[in-house]
Amino acid sequence: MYEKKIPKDLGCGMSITLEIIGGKWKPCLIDSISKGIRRPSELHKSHPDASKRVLNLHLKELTEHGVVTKIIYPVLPSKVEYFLTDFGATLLPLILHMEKWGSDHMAVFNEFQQKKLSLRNEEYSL
Amino acid sequence: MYEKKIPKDLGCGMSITLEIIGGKWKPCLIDSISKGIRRPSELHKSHPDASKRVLNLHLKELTEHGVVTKIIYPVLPSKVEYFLTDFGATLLPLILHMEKWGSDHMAVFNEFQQKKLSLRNEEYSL
DNA sequence: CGGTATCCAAGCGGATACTG
DNA sequence: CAGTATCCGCTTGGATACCG
Repeated sequence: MYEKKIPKDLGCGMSITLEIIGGKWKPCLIDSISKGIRRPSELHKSHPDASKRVLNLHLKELTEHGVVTKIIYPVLPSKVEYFLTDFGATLLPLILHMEKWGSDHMAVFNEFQQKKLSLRNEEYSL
Repeated sequence: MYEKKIPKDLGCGMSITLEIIGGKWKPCLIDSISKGIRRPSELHKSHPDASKRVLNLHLKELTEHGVVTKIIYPVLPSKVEYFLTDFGATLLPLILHMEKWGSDHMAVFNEFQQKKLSLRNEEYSL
């Protein structure tokens, strides 16, 4: 298991926020769980590009941070469900805000990137 | 110089957002520049824990992403100023939202972390 | 089905010294 | 003052195989 060797500076609010939703798949996981996708296998299907291992790592962190609750049913085959806590629910508006900003500005952003690309090509042709 | 070898999946809005403000110091830089701290040396003073190199890397990316504009005055000693673009300004509400969430929930979060810590200590003493 | 171990590649950032 | 080169370490996440 990994062990962090550099202490995080938890001074400002931003660092806390990023500590909690900073993982690559954490916002997606929170969003999915809030929409009723609770079981690990379902979550895995929803995000095929994320390996089981990473999803588990992120879910573990989310659990440790109090964002979600993990319920283990003692049955065979195994059954596990994740639920958003009240604390985790307070993240939803923020996540939606971030997603909305990205969607709203995706066009402008991609256009700008293309401009830069063509500019670079011009530079290369000098 | 670094060269990314894995293409980013820019499918959802979230990935765009994180692409732009995902750097360790980017939100701080955007915030500082919006508050009138424009020169590299000033920005460096404002964030002493970030090295010149990393600040430059992030500023370069922010420039390439169209978030800030870089103005180079052809004088000696060198003078450079960064300005927030209109596009970059649209990020401010989001950044404030993230900072506010972090500040608002810092207490709850730290309390929760301490509980986990003490629980772990109990486990260790078994 | 759910979780973990192991190995490994890439990302990301810090430290320092150096150039204009 | 502004920027870059080099080196190096920690972190993050992907691939696979395996256990309960």
